[in-house]
Parts: sequence; C-alpha cells; structure tokens
Amino acid sequence: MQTPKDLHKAGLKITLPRLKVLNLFENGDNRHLSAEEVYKQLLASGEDVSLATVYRVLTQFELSGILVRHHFEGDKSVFELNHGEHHDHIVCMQCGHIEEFFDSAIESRQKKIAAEHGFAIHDHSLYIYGDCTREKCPNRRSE
Amino acid sequence: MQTPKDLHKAGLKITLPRLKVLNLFENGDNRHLSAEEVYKQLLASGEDVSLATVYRVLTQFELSGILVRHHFEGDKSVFELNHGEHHDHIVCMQCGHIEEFFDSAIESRQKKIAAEHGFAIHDHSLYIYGDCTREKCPNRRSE
DNA sequence: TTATAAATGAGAATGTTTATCATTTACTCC
DNA sequence: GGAGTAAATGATAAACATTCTCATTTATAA
Repeated sequence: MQTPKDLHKAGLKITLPRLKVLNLFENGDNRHLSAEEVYKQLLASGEDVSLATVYRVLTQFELSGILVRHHFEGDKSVFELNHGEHHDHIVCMQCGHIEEFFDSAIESRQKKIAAEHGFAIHDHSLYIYGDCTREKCPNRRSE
Repeated sequence: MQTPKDLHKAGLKITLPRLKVLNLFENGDNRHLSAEEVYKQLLASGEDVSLATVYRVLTQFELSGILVRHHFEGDKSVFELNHGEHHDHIVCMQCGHIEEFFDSAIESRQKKIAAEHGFAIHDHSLYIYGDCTREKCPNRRSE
C-alpha cells in the first residue's frame, strides 16, 4: 500500500501527523477507530499530535476516499480504511466487537427498492446490532 | 390511539408537555422530528415548553416504546411514532424527504447473517440515501 | 534556498445533548 | 375533595464531540 502516493494523489502534503494517522489504521490492532481513539493511541505511543489535527486529517481522508466514515449507534463517528470493497457491519452491543459482511442479495434488493421509490441511490448504511458470543466478550450472556 | 393510557402504562404521569409532544407526532405534518424541531414547533404554536423537557420526554418515550429513535446521517437524533411495524428508511439528500419501506427478503437475510456470525440480533438500522425525483424536491436534478 | 501556500497546535467556539437543583405539578391516600 | 409525596418541569450550567480561528511552522515548487 503506497500511502505517500495516496496522499499526493489526494492533493495533500506528506506530513508527519498524516503519516502517523495512516499508520495507525494500517498497522494497528483495531480497524475501526473514532477520532478520540486515534488521538489517544497517538499520545500513548509518544506521538504528539493535536486533537484538532486528528479531526482535520480524518475528514480530509474521508473526502479523498482514503477512509470511510461510519455512524454506529451513539454520537461519534468511526473510521476505517477504504479498501475499495463495500461492506456492512454487525456490531456487538456488549463489547463493541465489529464484524464485516457483504450480501449481494441485500445489495440488489436495496437497488430495487430505491428504484421503486423513484430515488437515485447514492449510498446506504446497514448496521446490525446484537450480542456476539465470543469467549472473550466481557459481558457475555450465559447460553 | 389512547395516548394518556400509553403514558400511564409506561409509568409516566400525564402532563401537559408530554401531551403536547405526543400531539405533534400524532397530528403534525411531519412524522419524523428532531428534538430541536419539536421544540421549535411547540414554540411556534404558542406552547411554552423548555428544551430540556423536550429532550427528557423524547428519551422517556423512546424507552417506553412510544417513539423510535433514528440516527440519520448527521449528528442529531430523529424520532417517529412507534406504530408497531418495523420499517426502514430511504432519505433524500437534497430535500430531506423520507420514505419508509419494509422488505422481508432483506429482513430474513439479516437474520441469517447474524446467525452465521454467531450474533444474537437485537436490532438493526438500514438507511438508503439518494436523490428523490419528486416535483417539489427543491434541488431536483434535471433528468 | 527561498518564497508561498498549506498544515499544524492551542484554545475558543459551536451544536447537540445531559445534568443540576429549586420550584411546580400530578397522583395517592385519607 | 385536600394534603402529602414523589415525579416533572424550567432555567441554566455542564458535558461531549466536533469545528473554527489565527498565529506559527512546515512541505513543496521554482
């Protein structure tokens, strides 16, 4: 993944804050991060970036297609790398664990519905909320 | 629709602010309202309710199942009456016009996907964003 | 290497939503 | 029907995520 090239293509200068943020998404543990999480992780690893810059950079990356923004339930935006293939999300309400899925049946039904209602479809967002049943889910419900 | 009864069932006292808010949703022009819109419409019709009360009442109505909360794109919550039948929304990004739909094929695919990923599904949200092609859409694109 | 436009940092400002607390109101019991 | 009690309200402060402002710094092009 040629990140400096991506930045350049987007008309953005190659700066340290931008590289640090990109690095988090590319090499971090968590593929889905909020602005606050990005900021805290940078601070934790000794990087000194201002919160305002984090917000600016995330928004610019969204506009240039490097990141995708999601509005999960709650009030804050969550970002992930745009690896080109659209997918939807299923989110655990106990531990926040996120899994991704793509379902062509749902996708085609959506197109059909938009057409039936006379809408030119731009975009859609589908989030499924539930309880994951992973061993490590902290608030795991006994089964 | 027996609204005082609904309030009572929810353990809420029957107060003027609550009746006014309910009335807006039941008899107003717009089925989908944000807290700010509820507040402004009450002010406009001469009713004197505090913004804090509007937020409180909306949240209580959501908890007791009288209203459903939606997170359309953007930062504010939008509410609508819970008439018992789940549905999803298609939203015009030009004029904000909202249409509702229900698609059993999508619903059943979602259940299947949740099961495949080991999730106990609570809930989901599906929003389709596009341009409506209604005559009165102010930013209507020429076809 | 220097000029210039862009990017950054710090903090103020914004918009939405929640908390606080004194005052008012609806409901219960006699 | 009227007093007591817990709940509801209003006004305002606070919290929260996010954006803006502007002086200073930095990356890039010439």
